[in-house]
Amino acid sequence: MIPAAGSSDVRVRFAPSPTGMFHVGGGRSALFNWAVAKQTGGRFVLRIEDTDASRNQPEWVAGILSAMAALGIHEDDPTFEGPYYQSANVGKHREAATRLFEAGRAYFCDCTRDVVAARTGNAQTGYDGFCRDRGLTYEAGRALRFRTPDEGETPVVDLIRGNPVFPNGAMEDFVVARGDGSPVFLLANVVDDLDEGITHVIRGEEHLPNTPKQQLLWEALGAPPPVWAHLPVIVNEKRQKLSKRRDKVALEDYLAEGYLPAAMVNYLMLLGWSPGNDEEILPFDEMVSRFRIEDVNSASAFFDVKKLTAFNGEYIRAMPLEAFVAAVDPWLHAPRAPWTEEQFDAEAFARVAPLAQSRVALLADIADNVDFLFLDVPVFDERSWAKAMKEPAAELLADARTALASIEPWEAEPLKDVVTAVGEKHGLKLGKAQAPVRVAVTGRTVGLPLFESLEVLGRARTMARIDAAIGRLASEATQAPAEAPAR
RNA sequence: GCCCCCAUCGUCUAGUGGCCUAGGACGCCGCCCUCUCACGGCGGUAACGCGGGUUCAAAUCCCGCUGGGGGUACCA
Repeated sequence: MIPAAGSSDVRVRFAPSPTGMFHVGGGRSALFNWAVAKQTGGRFVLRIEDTDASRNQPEWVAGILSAMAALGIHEDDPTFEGPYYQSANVGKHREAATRLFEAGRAYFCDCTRDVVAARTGNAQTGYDGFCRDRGLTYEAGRALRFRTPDEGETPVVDLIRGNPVFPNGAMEDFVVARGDGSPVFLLANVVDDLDEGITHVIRGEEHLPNTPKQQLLWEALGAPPPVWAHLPVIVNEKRQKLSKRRDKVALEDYLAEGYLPAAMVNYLMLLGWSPGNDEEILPFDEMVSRFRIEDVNSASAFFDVKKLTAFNGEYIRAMPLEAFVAAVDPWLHAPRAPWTEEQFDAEAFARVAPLAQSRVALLADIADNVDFLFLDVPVFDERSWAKAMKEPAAELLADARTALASIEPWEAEPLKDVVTAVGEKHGLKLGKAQAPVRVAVTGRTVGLPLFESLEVLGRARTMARIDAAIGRLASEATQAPAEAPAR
């Protein structure tokens, strides 16, 4: 079991291999390990498993580090240790392989996959132990295989799965070092965990089948195995393990779209675990103190972007205004914003920001809410146009135009009164009457409160847009008779 | 094929033998608020996969079935 807070002998680790973007599943594993390390006063070790040179790219390491930092797992935190690089440890791995061989726990084998399949007549049975007693010594091309017990079973202590037992008979003599002498994951991983004094291995469920093999390795190497905890897999809508190939899994991508790290952390923590008390939105520190690895669910969990987005909205709304403005800033400029730097008006945005805050669930949503303020011509949503510019729209806009021309002061309240009055003249309530004006000015039927928007936009631009809409309506009327369907 | 894991609303989950006519959240649907849309408020929809046990009592324990999933490499 995991010792209570205060003891510092707990050492957990997160051991990603730099083969691509940082995966949300990896994020959750890292977070759970981090939570355990934090709450026990133990250590969180980061180990980069970079031994597969053909698939590893050094640039991915930087990505892992920055994504983890975004989640709050910082290298400079005293709980953090590393990163260590597995590749730097190959000497120890080879040494362990040699020890295994010398102790008679492993033997060399020159059988290729095809040879084994031909001999057993079945490609699915795995290795048959042919070289077990051939007494082969090392030679290039000969792999080193671990001699697994023929009988009995290997029980594993797993905090989440209740201790599964694996029959040894079903375990083949697996390879621990390749024909070129290089160690394989199963061995390297164990040697490093042992070397780094890892006490609890908290990792994805996909590693569960490796566990009996690794535990055998721990024992063969003369060390008591760690306590294991296998987290449920995170699945897609089809209930398959999230994969880089078919699913959107890169943490960086979510962050780039405007998911807040805090919301992501909160959501990820809830995948397989619950703080109880019918609570969900909690600061990370609070979750850490309540977290119990033993309480983690064992059923797979669906990565529900809708719920993530809802959480994100909650976090956005909970921000102080200044924080919101700062968070949204990258979406207000150059590569992300649809307007130019010259068109952007920080002061205008600041006036409207409080109105936008409750309307964005994703930071990237901000542009659609405020683009009318900066673009010379609003982005017209044609469905909105068709919907709002019916019946008395032309006359209503004309009347509004006249009234607006002389209104003083140019502020939300008087603006609202004017449109209300114009609407009444046409027998329309404000809800209906504001629609043509809204579409004429913002291009859309939905958006920020209209009159505040007009106030910020200013008289000149408002009038110009209403004129433009009147003009368009007029030309449409001549081209298409009023009887024609509006779409 | 073989090994292993899993199984409460559509989804994430609470629930550890009686407090469950199963709670919360997301989603969805209404209503209220309201210049639109959001926000907020209120209400609703919806689940213990099936079959056997054990027990006075089972969502909770056991067995089987069914259904999902993971693994099965000289990848990690």
